[in-house]
Amino acid sequence: MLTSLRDHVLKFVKPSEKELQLLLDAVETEVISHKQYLIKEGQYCLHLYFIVQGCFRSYFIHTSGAEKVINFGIEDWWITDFDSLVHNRPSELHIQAAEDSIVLKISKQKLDLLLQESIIINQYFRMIHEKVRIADQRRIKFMYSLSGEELYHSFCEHNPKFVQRVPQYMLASYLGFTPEFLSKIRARKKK
Amino acid sequence: MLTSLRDHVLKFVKPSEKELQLLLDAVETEVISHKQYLIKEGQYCLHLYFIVQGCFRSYFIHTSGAEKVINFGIEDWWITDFDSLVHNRPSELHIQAAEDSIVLKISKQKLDLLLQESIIINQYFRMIHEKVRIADQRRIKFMYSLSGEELYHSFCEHNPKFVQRVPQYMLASYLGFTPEFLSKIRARKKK
DNA sequence: GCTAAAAATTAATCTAGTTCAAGAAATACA
DNA sequence: TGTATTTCTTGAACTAGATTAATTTTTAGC
Repeated sequence: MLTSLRDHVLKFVKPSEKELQLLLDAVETEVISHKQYLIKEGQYCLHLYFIVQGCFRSYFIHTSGAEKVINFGIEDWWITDFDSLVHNRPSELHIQAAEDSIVLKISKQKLDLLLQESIIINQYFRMIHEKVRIADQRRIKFMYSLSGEELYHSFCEHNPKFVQRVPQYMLASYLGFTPEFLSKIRARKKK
Repeated sequence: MLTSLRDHVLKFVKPSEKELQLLLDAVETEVISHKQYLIKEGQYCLHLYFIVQGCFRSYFIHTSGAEKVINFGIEDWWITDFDSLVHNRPSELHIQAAEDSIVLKISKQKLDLLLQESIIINQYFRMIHEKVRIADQRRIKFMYSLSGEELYHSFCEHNPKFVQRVPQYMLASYLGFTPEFLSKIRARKKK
């Protein structure tokens, strides 16, 4: 279980064995079955989660009642509601398993202690944030550049394996349109 | 000039005088007049910029020829193209002054050295990244929740001073629609 | 293997926002 | 103070994608 986190850290920084162990000791394994929640709207988010196995989506409920998916997470991603975690406020998101999953979780308290002590762990999380910001910027660029149809094809091309793992209606929501429209796109393609 | 960066750092972390000075010594002041560029598409971005005074927009050129604004930056924001900076690849963005401006710039080289040495500076930038990620998440939530008209009114409400500082067509692009449509929204409101 | 629930499809109608084109206002700067 | 450039507005025709509702297909659990 822990080796996947160990390996991930080592892709970014070179901690001493001792320093690495500090992080691994701070973390707890949790099994989350399909459709269970890491966080629900209104709860105070108190943990940061590392996905060892499985898939999650974060979404919120629109005033219309529709679920709007704002992100997916799979193996080797950290996931949480930072707004809730950092500012100690009730979450506006649901984070739900889209498959049977396994996560490593670290509490805000323990993480804050590590971040006060360890330069390496700061570097690691700083680099993770950089990476996500770069990915988010690309995503925004795509959303501004492409039509719905183009977005879908581009997404399938860049994430061929992932597309199989979640239902179409979640993907449609993530890409910013309705499942009906996604059906239409797929129908067009076949001809 | 430097006091605005000093003050900003102190809002997040408590460095020693010496540590703070390391950052302030690494930084150079630059005056950028209206419509000048910090970065142009195709260039390798080599600096991180802290805005002391003024306003910038980052945008790219769509295949249609249209300029798509993906972000604004004002006083006390760090701005750069992280994708280019971190991965040493040509930038896909332009970052242009929308007003006569003053920035503090730090080279990637110097920054990397500081980040190897100083836990406090790592913490500072890690916290900046967290803050931006939270803001970006809110932005995505808004974009998924609101109609164009609602987006505009919400933006004006939350950033009343800023709205005055940039031309309408930039704001329209940032919000994801055309200047013509923004005109229509404004016309509706008057009645 | 059967049944209920979840997910995907289809088609008709509707609308928010685009496009194009032309003119009016505002701003910069000589 | 006048002229050129930039920005903003208006209107008519158009389209990508939404909505609604009914039907089919797939999946999961017993």
